[in-house]
Amino acid sequence: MPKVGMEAERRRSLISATVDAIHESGYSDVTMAQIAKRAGVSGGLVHHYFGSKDQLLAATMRHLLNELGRAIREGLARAETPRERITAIIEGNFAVDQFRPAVIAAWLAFYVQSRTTESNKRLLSIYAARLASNLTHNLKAFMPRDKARHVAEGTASMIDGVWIRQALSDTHTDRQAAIAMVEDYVETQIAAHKAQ
Amino acid sequence: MPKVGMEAERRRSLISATVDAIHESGYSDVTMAQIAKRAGVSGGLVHHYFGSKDQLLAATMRHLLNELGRAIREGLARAETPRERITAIIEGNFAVDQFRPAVIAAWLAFYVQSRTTESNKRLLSIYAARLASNLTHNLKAFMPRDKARHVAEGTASMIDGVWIRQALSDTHTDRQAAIAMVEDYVETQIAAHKAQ
Amino acid sequence: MPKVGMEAERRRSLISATVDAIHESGYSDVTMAQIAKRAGVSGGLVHHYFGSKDQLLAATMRHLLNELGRAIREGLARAETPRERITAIIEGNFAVDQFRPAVIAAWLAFYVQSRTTESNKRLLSIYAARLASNLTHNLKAFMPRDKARHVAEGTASMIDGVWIRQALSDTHTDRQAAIAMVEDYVETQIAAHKAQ
Amino acid sequence: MPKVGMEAERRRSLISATVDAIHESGYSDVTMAQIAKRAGVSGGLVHHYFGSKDQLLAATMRHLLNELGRAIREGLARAETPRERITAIIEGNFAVDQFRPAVIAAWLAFYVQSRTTESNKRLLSIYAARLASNLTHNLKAFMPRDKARHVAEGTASMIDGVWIRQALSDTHTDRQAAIAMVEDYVETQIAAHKAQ
DNA sequence: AATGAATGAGTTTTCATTCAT
DNA sequence: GATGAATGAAAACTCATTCAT
Repeated sequence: MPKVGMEAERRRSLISATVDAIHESGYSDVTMAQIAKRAGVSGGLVHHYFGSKDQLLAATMRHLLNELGRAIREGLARAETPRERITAIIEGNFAVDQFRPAVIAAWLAFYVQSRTTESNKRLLSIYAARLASNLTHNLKAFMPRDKARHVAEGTASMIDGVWIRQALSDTHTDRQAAIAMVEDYVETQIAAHKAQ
Repeated sequence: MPKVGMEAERRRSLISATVDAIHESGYSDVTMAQIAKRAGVSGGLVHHYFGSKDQLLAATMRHLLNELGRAIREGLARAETPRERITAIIEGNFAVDQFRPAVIAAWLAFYVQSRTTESNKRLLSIYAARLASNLTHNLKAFMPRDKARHVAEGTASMIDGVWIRQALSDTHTDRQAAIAMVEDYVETQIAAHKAQ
Repeated sequence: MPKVGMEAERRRSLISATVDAIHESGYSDVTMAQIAKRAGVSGGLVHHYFGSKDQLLAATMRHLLNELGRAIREGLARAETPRERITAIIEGNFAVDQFRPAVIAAWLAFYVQSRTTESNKRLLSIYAARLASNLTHNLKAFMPRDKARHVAEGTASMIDGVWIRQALSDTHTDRQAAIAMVEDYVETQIAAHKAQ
Repeated sequence: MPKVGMEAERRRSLISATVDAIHESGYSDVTMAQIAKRAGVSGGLVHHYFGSKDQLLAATMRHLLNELGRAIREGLARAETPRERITAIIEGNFAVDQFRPAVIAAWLAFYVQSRTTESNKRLLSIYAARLASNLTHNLKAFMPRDKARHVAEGTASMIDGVWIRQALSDTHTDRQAAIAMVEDYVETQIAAHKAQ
């Protein structure tokens, strides 16, 4: 009797190996052989589970998106006020698991890759729309709809900017500083509106 | 007819073809044949002028960096106050030539690629350091050194964030909105400090 | 419940799956996995019963030859005159079981494959020799030995030709028309000889 | 300046190598490497000229069909009576170039392969329809339309049957015997009709 | 006996690079 | 300088076969 659940475990470990391989070599230089070796399996097995390189990469991206969505949802579940919800969204974007160098690197690679890959693009735009709507909704507690929409866009830009700079930085990633940077943006915008 | 300048022209047109090819297919799918075809020359000629694909890509990235540097320098030359210089730096980052979709896409590709390519990384970090130092220096006219450094980092993050989002957006690029977003960040930060 | 006969049944069902798989995908595209799936068993089992793909294919071809031989022998057993025996041979070649599209397709595939596979070739040439000798012997009742040998060769050619055309035709296979075509050839040849 | 006309020559030599390789190893065992070696070029070049293995095989089949069509057309051009035209069609099917062992083997392989390959099937059915119509038309000079159609089908079957048997025979191919066999069929049928 | 996970050898395919013309 | 034919190394992919369970 073959090991039940082996498939899920293998898929997980191959996706993890893919993330690490992208971190090490960059998206455009990753090979199936490299991923297989990292996962400690034969090259053939990767095809057995994912069918093709493209499908493995797509599955990896979906996995990263799901993890990110989960992190944000968990934070939101604990938040009670709009302000707390904004913080939850920001912190969710820099959740511990998401903010490991390898994950950041892979994220960024997929993010950029999605420009030319239709299916990736679709996945990302769903996530982006949800983020924008979520932020806008909670910012409306502090400012009019138009301004809220604008600040939401600024917050999303800041998150992406902090992220990309972390991906490229040599220094150890710093969650707290990343979160503080975005929070500062939001806080200042809210304060600026109150002051008017 | 003298052939002087022919070489420079060929190199320029090949670099331009490279930028367009990256825009169309993404960094990891670009081939030499594609670039040659786009430039209307034979595959062999690309090697004749650049030696290798890596060198062509490196030259393309250097070109983009130079253009960006030039745009910023030109703006700075016309600016007279610290506040104007900050605006010049921001606007330089979204100069017309820089903000065509193909250039944005290529920029982003190199930006991300630089994570795993040492020579690219070096080029970028020089530029990044100059940007940070420039912004910090001018922000010190409005706030203490530590705060200025922090806001400079925020400004750079915001620039990167706006940029990456433009690269992925379907909508026509909008220089003015991009500039306004970053200017708003800076303005709000300066105002927030004044208010304290 | 005794498992006696289980093995024979499994082998039969795997051979049948092989015939169908060849019909569907063509000889050169058939895979073990496909055959196993069709037979509703695991890939490993096919090897357990047949040892290798080559052996499975060889067994399938032997099976087809045996069935054909049996069909002809049964017809011959009921025939009483030379003319009836000729008809029995022809009809045996288009016996109901032999003339299903999948069987025709598999037959043809093996037939052609035998050109480069020594073991297949041997099997076929035994059958071909028996067919030629059988036809010749019975035709000698109507014409001299040399002429009979010649007509036997023509009959065999006509049988093969009708068969290959059925394999490629889209239309539903038509036993009666196939038989009539070959019978007509034989009849006309016999008549032509008588007329001389 | 590169050699003009090199491409046509290369394509011809690769198609010829493909025919020979199929003859040697059989359709299902032919590899690109084998073909390339036979043609004395690198494996990459085959892809350069044909794009893929499938396309090379398709081009080879088209070539064989064209050659056959040309042989028949040339014969028909010299024929003056219906009877001569029938002979021309038959002889064209066994023209010298067509009747080399390697060509016969490749023909047969494609013929059978076409059962599962839609594009091949289309090519063949066009040829088959033209053959049937051509034969029927000329046979009508000797018998009523229905009978002519029937004898045309028999002639085509006989041609195919003789061909497949030649492909599998060890003995040196014998054009004259092949032609005589089909001619005999036609002649006997015409005579049989007259006698009625 | 039976499974199907896993392997690895073999094949197609891609593409940067070279080179004769 | 310029071409594009040709190469060959590296990559993806396929699949018969093995083997632990």
